[in-house]
Amino acid sequence: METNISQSRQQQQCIDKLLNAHGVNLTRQRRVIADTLFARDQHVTADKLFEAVNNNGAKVSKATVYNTLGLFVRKGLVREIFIDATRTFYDSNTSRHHHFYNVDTGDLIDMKERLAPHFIDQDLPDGTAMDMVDLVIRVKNKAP
Amino acid sequence: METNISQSRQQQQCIDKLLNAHGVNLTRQRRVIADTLFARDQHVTADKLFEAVNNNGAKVSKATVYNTLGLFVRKGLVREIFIDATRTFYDSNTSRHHHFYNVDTGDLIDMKERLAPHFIDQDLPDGTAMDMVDLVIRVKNKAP
DNA sequence: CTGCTGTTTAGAATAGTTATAAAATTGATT
DNA sequence: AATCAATTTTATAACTATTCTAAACAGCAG
Repeated sequence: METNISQSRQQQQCIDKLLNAHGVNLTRQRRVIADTLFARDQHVTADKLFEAVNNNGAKVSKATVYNTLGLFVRKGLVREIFIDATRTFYDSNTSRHHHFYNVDTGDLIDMKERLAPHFIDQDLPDGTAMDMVDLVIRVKNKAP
Repeated sequence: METNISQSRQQQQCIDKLLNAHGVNLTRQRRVIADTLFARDQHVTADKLFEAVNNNGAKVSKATVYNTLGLFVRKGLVREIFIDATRTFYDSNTSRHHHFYNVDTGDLIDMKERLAPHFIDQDLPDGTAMDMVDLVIRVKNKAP
């Protein structure tokens, strides 16, 4: 999981705008984390992100990685994916889409959104509103 | 009117058949756990099940509850649901259906199956086969 | 009864995450 | 620049759900 050592000035401004637009105060650590996270669409665990961030000599504590991921989730910058009980994935792509999860390999792959919203809306429990659709298709390797 | 402290002979035979049919050897502990679990369709955590089982004076260790739930999952008797990172739910209803999860209350509610299988099949990653569809609709309470 | 296999158990260990409290940083105000 | 309050970061401790371990147990075949 490599990331580019230094961000271009353009990219940095873009990240700053993104954080500001979501009401996140700027700090050195949040910038580095956002840089790494939004360099591309990815599914990453807190631990992997911690490694990736610090592989650039950035020096951000693990607690901050957790705090920041929590903050980003609350602000709608990333999305949590619960695949199993042992770790939480964070998806840097918050557009409407779903996932294939290969139970044999652990691969997590994006899937185009195809659910018609009204297919679900009419069935919502009384007094509730849709928060988020969470669809994971678990797949396994075909026997060769 | 009365809640069943002890299973009827009929119900017990039914449980035994179920376990046998799924290749699970019978033991006192597995019977008690299955009795509790399959008394009705429910979504339960390992801890709650441990409590429920022992509230009948049954005396089953927590390790056995975990072991047995793991076994039942492998044998297809119950289904794991991953709602958040802090606990795993076990669904005693393995028929095709999905869930509404109320993020405000923690309620987990069944939802009729409505996904057309071929809507997903055609998109499966190369070399993989469907294992299971895992759809959770997260809902929140409407503001009053 | 003896040995074999599978099961249960208490308790220790693990791992991911959250809480705590002190230190550092930031921004605003003078 | 100096000060102050508010926010953020950090190391570390604490917590919790789950898994592991190794010993005890149960049941059956010979």
